[in-house]
Amino acid sequence: MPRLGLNPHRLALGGAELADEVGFEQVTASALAQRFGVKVASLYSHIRSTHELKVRIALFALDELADRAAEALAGRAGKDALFALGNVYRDYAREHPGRYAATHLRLDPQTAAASAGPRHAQLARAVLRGYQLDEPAQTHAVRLLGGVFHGFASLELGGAFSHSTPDSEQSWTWTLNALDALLSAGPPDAG
Amino acid sequence: MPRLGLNPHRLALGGAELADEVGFEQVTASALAQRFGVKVASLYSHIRSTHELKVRIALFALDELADRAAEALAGRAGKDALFALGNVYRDYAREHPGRYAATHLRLDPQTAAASAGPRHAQLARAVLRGYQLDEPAQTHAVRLLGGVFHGFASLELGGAFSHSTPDSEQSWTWTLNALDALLSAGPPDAG
DNA sequence: CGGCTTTGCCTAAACAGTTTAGGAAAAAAA
DNA sequence: TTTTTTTCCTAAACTGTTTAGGCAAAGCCG
Repeated sequence: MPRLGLNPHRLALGGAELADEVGFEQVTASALAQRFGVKVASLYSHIRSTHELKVRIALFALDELADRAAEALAGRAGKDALFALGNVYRDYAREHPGRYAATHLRLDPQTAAASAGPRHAQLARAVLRGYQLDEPAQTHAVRLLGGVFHGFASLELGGAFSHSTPDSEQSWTWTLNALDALLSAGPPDAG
Repeated sequence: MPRLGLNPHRLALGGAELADEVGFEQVTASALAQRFGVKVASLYSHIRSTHELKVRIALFALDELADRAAEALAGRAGKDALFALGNVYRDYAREHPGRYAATHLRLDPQTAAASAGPRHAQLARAVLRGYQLDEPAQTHAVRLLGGVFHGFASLELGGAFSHSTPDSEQSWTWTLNALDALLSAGPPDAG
């Protein structure tokens, strides 16, 4: 029996592909072992538990997504950057639904801090530099952006907007325009 | 052995409570049977599968949430209604994290159509009546609202905003004010 | 190359959750 | 009371997780 040379990273990669095919929830050690043509127990030489496997998939996806976002943002500012960042998230969710779902796995604080999570926040802040927002407002806006991107992608992925007009593409563009207008108009702090 | 008089609805209710205690993912037939002091196999007289159990919990939560939203919206309009609706979702997510997670279970189209889902869309439309939006824009706005509420509650629940200043309460208020300002300003259709 | 260590994958088995089949007794209907 | 239905039970098959221990391939050293 020739060896495959498995390792934690390769398992995470295979797990990510598997997640895109069958859904993140359905990623099991059994299925992954089958995918590699290996017995289940063999995986446990490389990972401690299926939970660790899922965490590794999440970290990988978070990283990949941050890379894409950073690349998309290079050389862009203002509205252009806002649209680019939004589209990176939405496109990733549609292209890699399993990995996208993985990015929402709850991580314990230390793991989260060491993940690409903070990088995502930094990227959002970079986009917001194009709009004149003072400090508390900028943090609020980071959260708003996170909420809108996550919420929209998540609902769209769940099919909440399918089979109804106008199509979600138009709602997405409308939403990005709305965010741009909102941020341009400055903080709406007055009740 | 006296009978408990279990039925699908009672199981869904118990499942909802269990979900709030241990998380929606951790709701299993075994755990629920233990909770009722009954053997696992007994549950299968009332439900076909654990998936059906989860669907029933989701439908129950969706219904309960729509009821709360409808009650909160009664006698309110405009910004007042917007804040009320947003707070219902956020409060429900914080008060009943397991049930809230259940509301995001993917339902097959027929089940979704028969659920309280459409009622939620109706409630969002009712809020938006307070703002002058023409038809395509109103649908976009329904989706934006859904995205923001869902995204914010979801991220907040995941602890994404905890342990950082300003606290998420302020970001939430800021976000609601921003949405109100945005909707009041009319459709930002021009690029 | 031949022997030593390390490592990767194996078999085997314990454990937990799901699901079905068939039985006994409580509750309801006659 | 007798009959029927319903509710819960025991038992067992099946899938996925996880650990223990073994054998052989890969890597290292003379």
